Amino acid sequence: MKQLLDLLSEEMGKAFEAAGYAPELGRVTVSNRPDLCEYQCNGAMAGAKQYHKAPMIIAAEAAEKLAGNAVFTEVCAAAPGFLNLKLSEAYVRDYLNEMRTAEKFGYEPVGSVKRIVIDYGGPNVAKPLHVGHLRSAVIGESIKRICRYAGHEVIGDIHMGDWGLQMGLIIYELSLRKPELPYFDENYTGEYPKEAPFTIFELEEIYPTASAKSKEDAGYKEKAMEATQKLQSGVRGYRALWKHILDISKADLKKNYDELDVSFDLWKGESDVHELIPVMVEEMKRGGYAYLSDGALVVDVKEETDTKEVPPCILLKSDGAALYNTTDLATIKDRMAQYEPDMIIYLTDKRQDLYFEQVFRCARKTGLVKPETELVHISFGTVNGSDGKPFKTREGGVMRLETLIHEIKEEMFRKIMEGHAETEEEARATADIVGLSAIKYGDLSNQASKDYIFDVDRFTSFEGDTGPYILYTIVRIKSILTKYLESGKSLSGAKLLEAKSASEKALMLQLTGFNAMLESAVEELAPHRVCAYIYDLSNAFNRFYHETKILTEPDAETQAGWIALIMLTKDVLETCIDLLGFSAPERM
RNA sequence: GUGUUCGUAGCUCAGUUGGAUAGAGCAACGGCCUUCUAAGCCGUGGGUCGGGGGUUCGAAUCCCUUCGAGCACGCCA
Repeated sequence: MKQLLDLLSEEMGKAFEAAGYAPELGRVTVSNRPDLCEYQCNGAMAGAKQYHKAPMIIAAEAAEKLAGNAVFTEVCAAAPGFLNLKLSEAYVRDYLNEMRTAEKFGYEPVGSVKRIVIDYGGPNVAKPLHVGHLRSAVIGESIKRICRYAGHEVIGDIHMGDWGLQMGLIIYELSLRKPELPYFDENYTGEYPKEAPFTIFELEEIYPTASAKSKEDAGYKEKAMEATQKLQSGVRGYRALWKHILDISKADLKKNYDELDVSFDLWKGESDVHELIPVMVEEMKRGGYAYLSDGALVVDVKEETDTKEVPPCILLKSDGAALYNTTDLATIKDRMAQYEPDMIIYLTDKRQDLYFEQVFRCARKTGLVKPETELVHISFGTVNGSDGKPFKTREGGVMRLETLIHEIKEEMFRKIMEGHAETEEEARATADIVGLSAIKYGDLSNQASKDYIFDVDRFTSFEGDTGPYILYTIVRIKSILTKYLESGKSLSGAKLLEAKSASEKALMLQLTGFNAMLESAVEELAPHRVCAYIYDLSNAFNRFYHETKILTEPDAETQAGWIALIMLTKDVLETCIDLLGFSAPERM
């Protein structure tokens, strides 16, 4: 289905053309003066210079050509040359009736289907998730869903940190605590136990302890590095132990991500490309890209047009060890070989902007990707506390993600119990759903690239532009539909009618904007577009709801028309929140 | 120091890619529930879009300059 604005622009373009001007001048946009009109066209002012004519005259000429037009009920020229437009009720009704039966509400993907790998989540094995992991997971999940809705083939990869010094630290610490374990016995040739010799709770304690020790004690760090080296070179017992760490940690991560309704198609990590590194490095040397600089093997990624100093990409440290970017490059190589993606999207903190710039340049220069392969880094700002500084617990430590989610859900549960008579069990289930919407909407409604303040009080107060407000709107609609059905009436066959009131028309016009909104959300990979749209849509619905008593309407046809309208509103809202990664309860 | 992101109401944020009188939500104040969920709706007050120049019919938006904040700048991830 064509977008409403495009259809209107076409009509307007014809009018400009008939008046002797370029049809491109007929571009119609949503009005920024709703008190004056619904849509506007500023083409007359743009064309004034070109045609050496006063904009008011051009506008008046174009308006004249639209007299008696079936699309517009009002076209008037306003100083200094605006064209103010109102749409015919019948035209809007027809557009929406087509939209409600069209696939994806008439949204038509632009361009060809792409295969996209999206790299998000990025947890580290054996380390608990903290608030910093929230954004990558929440934004990544939404972008994944948006791209899928747009018809692309999307593969979500969690990309775990499971191969570096952190693993060596854990293994070395374990060897001190439990030296009797067979994993540390070099002469052991039997089968290793199936059960891990530790729990997730122990792991989460071991890592920070080991990390702290390594910072104070150089000897300790050396031993840990040695353990890392042994693991990477394939020492049997170390590999077996590493596998235990990975399994235990993955199970725990899965539980956490499930709670956030975030899921991955691939659970790959740095370790998966470990063996590709030597080959890749060799190729880069052979291709003449990699050379030694201060003992390290580097690839230059400077470009003529740079206004800044772009340091080279370091492939191997002077001691020969690989780095984070080596792994990332190898991962690109692996993804190209396995999935041949047209696009790879990364979601990380914006502090890594320069880093990804280097990696992307290096990948292009060395031919790891095709020239047309798109490499996109979506960098997001930090999650701050009410003081505007990075989010911390009251004690000043790092806030665990689990704790944060739990706090929000508890607060939501308390409020639900306070407000309505529901069983505790029902309230719990509702609190989980509403709490999740509060967290996700709170994050996604901000532009990803900016820092934002995670204000627990504000998010749990669920007033205004929040997830719970959106859910509340959906629940209201569901309630009417349920009662309508209970009265023995049927939902099928209902069609929208012409708007009878201003609030009804406003709601209808808001609905027509779905496909245009989605197109920009896809193009910009911007979930906040979806949030802004459904907030406006919810406002439009709530105004309509307030002044229209649907269930007591005596005229059955009018009533059925409204039912069709609110069903469409509900379907659009539910589709949008699904794109954001949450859902609505039946009641709240 | 270089680069980069940003600076919009007391607070938190939008601003449809250069359009008319810069918008929401909190917070403050005032209305609206025997009638589909008041987690709602309606209204009032609140602004030198950090400052200063420029580009043009027209700038929060583009350019320059200046002030302020965050972040990054070769062997961490």
